[in-house]
Amino acid sequence: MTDPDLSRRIRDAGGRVTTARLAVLRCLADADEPLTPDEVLEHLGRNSDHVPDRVTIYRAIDWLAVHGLVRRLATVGRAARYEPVEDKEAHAHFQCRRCAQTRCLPAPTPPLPPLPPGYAAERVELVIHGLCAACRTGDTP
Amino acid sequence: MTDPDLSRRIRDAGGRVTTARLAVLRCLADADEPLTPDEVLEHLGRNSDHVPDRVTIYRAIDWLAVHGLVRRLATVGRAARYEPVEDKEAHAHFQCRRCAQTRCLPAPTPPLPPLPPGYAAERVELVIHGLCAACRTGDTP
DNA sequence: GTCTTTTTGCCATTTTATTGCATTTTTAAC
DNA sequence: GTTAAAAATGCAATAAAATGGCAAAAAGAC
Repeated sequence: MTDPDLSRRIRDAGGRVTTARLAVLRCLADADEPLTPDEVLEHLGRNSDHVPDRVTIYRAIDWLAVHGLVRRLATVGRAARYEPVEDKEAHAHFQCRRCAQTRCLPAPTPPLPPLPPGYAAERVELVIHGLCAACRTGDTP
Repeated sequence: MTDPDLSRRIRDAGGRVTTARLAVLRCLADADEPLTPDEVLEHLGRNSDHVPDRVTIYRAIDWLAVHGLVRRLATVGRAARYEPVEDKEAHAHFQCRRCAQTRCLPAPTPPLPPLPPGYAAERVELVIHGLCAACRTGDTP
C-alpha cells in the first residue's frame, strides 16, 4: 500500500496525518508479522532518519487501534502485538512459546460459538500455540 | 475437585505440595473464569488466613503452568490469565474489550490450520473479542 | 527430631505501558 | 505564505506486571 493510501486512511479516520502515525502504519503494513511497539521503534530506527519518541509510538499505535486501522492481538507474551487491518482478513496466528515469535497463518474463519445473553462479539481470533522451527531444533523444548 | 486430588496432581508432577501451590491451584479450579495472578492473590486474601507473597503466587502459577496443571491464555489486556487444565477441554474464551473480563464459552475445537514446515502445534485457542453484557449496556462502547 | 533440598518472603530491578505538561507540528482560514 | 487554533509530540515522571537474588523457612526422607 502506498503512502498516499495510508495517509488517506488516517485522514478518513478523522485524524491528522503526522509523520509518526504514517511511519508506524507504514511499518506495520510492511512487516510480514505482527509487531510489538518496541519492534516498531526498532524498525523505524533502522529505516528512517527521524525516530519518534517511544511514547509517541505508543500513542500513534493506540490511535490507529482505536480508529480501526490496526488491531491488537491476543498474546501469550508480555508485550502487545499489532497488525494492520487489511481487506483480506480471517487468518490465524501462530505463537511460539519459547521465543514469542508470532506469525500469520492462512486459516478458515472459525464459527462463532454461542455467547451468553447480552454479549456482543466483534471478532474471532484463532491462536495456535507451539514451537517454531528454530526453537524446536535449537535446544531443549 | 478435592484437596487430596489436587495435592496428588502436584506430587505426580514431581513437586512438593506446598500451601501456596495448593491454594493457587484450588483458587483457579474453583474460579469460574480465568484469573490474573493479582486476582488469585485477592481471592486468597479473602478466603484464607495466611496469604502468600505476590512473588510466591507468580512462582507457584509458573510452576503449575510449566508442569501442565494450569494454562496461560492469550490475552489482549496487560495481565496474564490462567485457567486449570481439566479433563473436558476444547472451549473458547470471550474477552471484553472494555473491562477485560474473560470467560469460558462452549466451543467446537477449531481445525488446525496448516503450519509452516518445522513448526509444531501444541494447542489451539479460540478467542472471541467483543463487549460483555455489562459494558454494552453500561456506557459508551 | 534431624538433615537435605526445595520453596518462600522480602527487596531490588526489569519490562511494558501510561500520564502530565510545555513545545512543536498540522491544518484550515486568511 | 502567514497566522491562529487544535492536535500531536517529546521528555520526565510514574504506574503496572513480572522477574531475579539471597537468606530464612518449610517439605519430605530418614
